[in-house]
Amino acid sequence: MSAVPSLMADGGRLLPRRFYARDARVVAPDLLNKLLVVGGRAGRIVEVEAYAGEEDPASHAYRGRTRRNATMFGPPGHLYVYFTYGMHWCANVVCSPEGTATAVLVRALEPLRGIEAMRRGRSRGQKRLVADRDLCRGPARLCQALGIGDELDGADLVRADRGIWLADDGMPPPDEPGRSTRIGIRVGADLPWRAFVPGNPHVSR
DNA sequence: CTGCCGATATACT
DNA sequence: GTATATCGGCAGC
Repeated sequence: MSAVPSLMADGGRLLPRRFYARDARVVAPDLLNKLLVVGGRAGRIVEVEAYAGEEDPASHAYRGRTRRNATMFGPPGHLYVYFTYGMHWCANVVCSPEGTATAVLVRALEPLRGIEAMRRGRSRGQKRLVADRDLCRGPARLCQALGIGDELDGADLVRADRGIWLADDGMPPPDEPGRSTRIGIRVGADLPWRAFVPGNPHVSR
């Protein structure tokens, strides 16, 4: 580690624990334009959704703790990785104090570093070469691109000791983030807890 | 671009 | 048995 622990090698400032220790609905828009770094690959977060734990019918935590969602009930600033539709991984940032279970789903990134590694991660079993715009456009696609799977569930994004962390490179969140209902859910579908960077072509839609 | 379909582990009825 | 915080392929436009 460097003499200034919060300053990462790429120049971004590591986000402190207190950033995460708030309700996911508040953290979500603050995550826009932050960097997600996994080893040599990095992207800028351009689309997120908040899941409000046990009070949110769309949250995996709505019916309490299970083996799959246990990480969400742990301390803030960790990564919750879940498996869905029998084949896809998705990544969330755990928010709010330990014992609560709010989290932010990362839905899309603008690829910044390690783009060819991302393309390799995304091209397995595909007929066509994946275009840059499709590398990280969608929660399961970005996990393929960054190599995020089960082994990173529970990783501490503040200690960054498993090669994954979030950083602030100085670009602030948008003054007025785009807002909408969340994508791909049926229950809780009326709640406007999706936020995105308006006009960014890497947003999923 | 849009809409439909199948794949398929986990959690729940 | 049914639903799901998804995606890729393909048909049609």
